[in-house]
Formats: sequence, structure tokens, C-alpha cells
Amino acid sequence: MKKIKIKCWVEDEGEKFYGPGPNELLKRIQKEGSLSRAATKMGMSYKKAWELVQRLNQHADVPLVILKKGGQHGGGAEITPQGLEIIREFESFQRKIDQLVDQQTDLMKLLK
Amino acid sequence: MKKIKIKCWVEDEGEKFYGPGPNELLKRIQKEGSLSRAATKMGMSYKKAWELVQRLNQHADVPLVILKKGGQHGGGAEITPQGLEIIREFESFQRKIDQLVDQQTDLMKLLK
DNA sequence: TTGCGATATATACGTATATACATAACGCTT
DNA sequence: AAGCGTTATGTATATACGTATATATCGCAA
Repeated sequence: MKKIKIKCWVEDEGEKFYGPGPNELLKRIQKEGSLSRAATKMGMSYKKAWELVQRLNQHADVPLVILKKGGQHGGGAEITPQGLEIIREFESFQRKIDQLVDQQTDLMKLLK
Repeated sequence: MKKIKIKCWVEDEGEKFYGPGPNELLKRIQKEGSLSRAATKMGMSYKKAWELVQRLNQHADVPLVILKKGGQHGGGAEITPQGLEIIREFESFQRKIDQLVDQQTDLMKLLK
């Protein structure tokens, strides 16, 4: 079945640093409390996940994710309140876009 | 400067066949009257452009591009009325999306 | 029938991206 | 001091992608 797809992200000087991937990663970090487990569960390599977190924190006034190493459980990861807010805003934007996509019946009629 | 970017396309069973690239190609074909010139001018290889046209025509009830080979000028390419309509509809959709993007000030405030 | 300019098509190559792997560093607990 | 699980980081490998290159095909004109 044919369908319109749309993808949005935030970039700075051509460097993407927030989009569907980072957004899902943040949500999984919140649930798992661990960057490695979050990455593994969404099929992303740990290295890539770690790099995403670096870029994310670099582009926010306040860190969105706090990574801790060592300690009782070996370390861990947690999302800051600002991180949670980004997730909410991004998904709210996504829903608005989805509504707009659903209205594009004229374009779809021209294709099979 | 940071900015929200958005990209939309139409796909069928995961195969993308219309988006910003094909849209620009169609416009250039109309201007140039030739697929090879259109591709060259937008920095796209002829092969890729030719494949795009095949996919495009395959996913419309009526061909969007007509390719002619041989003849006085060696051949050429032209856009059908349906092709022109697709361009109009796609760009109208793009403008609506751009408006929505401009309204997302809350998301941008969280990032630097 | 030869030449021209465009479309049509296959193959080889180079590059960029991501993954896999290996290893180090860390800090609490026992 | 040893062990544990996690974060931190470099390197090598694989793979997908686009591009470059080469060649064939077509139909009108001279």
C-alpha cells in the first residue's frame, strides 16, 4: 500500500542531532536506566548510541542525559527533566505532522 | 544556526518513488526537454535519473514523463499534464509543512 | 547509409557509513 | 585488593550506495 511518509529532525550546520532515532533512544534510556541496554533493545550499537548522547548534550543548554560510570551497579544513565520535555515537544510536533499528512488526499489520488 | 528540517516522500511497500529529488528532476526535465541534461544540471547521474523516471511512471496510472529516443534531436523527455499536477500538489504540501515548522518555537527553545 | 544526439543497460570501482570487536577506565561492594 | 557491570574509545571489517565508464540502441536528416 502506498503512503506518504515524513521525517523531521533538528540540525545545526548540517549536523543532525535530534530526530526519531535519538527520540526513541531517550525514551528507552528512561525505561532501562542504562545506555547499553537501551541501545541493544532498539538494535543500535552502543557506540552509536553514546555518540548520539554526546551530540544531544552538546546542543542543549542543560544536559538531556546524564551518564554515570562505576559504582554499585557499574554505572547507568538517566534522563533529565529537560530531556523529558524535549521528548514531549518532539512527539507533539510529530502528531501535528501526521494530521497534516492525513489531509493530503489530492496528492495520493494521482498515484497508485 | 540550528533549524528544524523536514522531508516528505511517497513510498509503496518501503520503496520510495516520490520526494524532493524526483520533484526537482521533473521540473528540470520540463525546462530542459532532456533527461540527460536535467540530470547533469542537478548533479545526478543519468542512470539514477533514468531509474527514478521508471519508478515514477510505474506508480502512476498515466505516465508522468515520456522518454523518446532517436529522431531529429536524438530523442528527448517531456512531462505530461499529470506530471505537472504532481509537482503542483507536492509543492503545495511542502509549503503547508514549512508553515507548521515555523510554528514550532517551543521545541527550538529547548535547544541551542 | 552514415552521422548525430539522446535514451537504455551492465559492470566495475570508490567512498562513506555502520557495525563488530577489543580494550581501557571507573567506582562501589565485599 | 579483587570483582562486577557499566561507560568510554580506538581500530578493523563489511556492506550498501552512488558514480564512473563503457557499450548498445534508436530514428531522423543529410
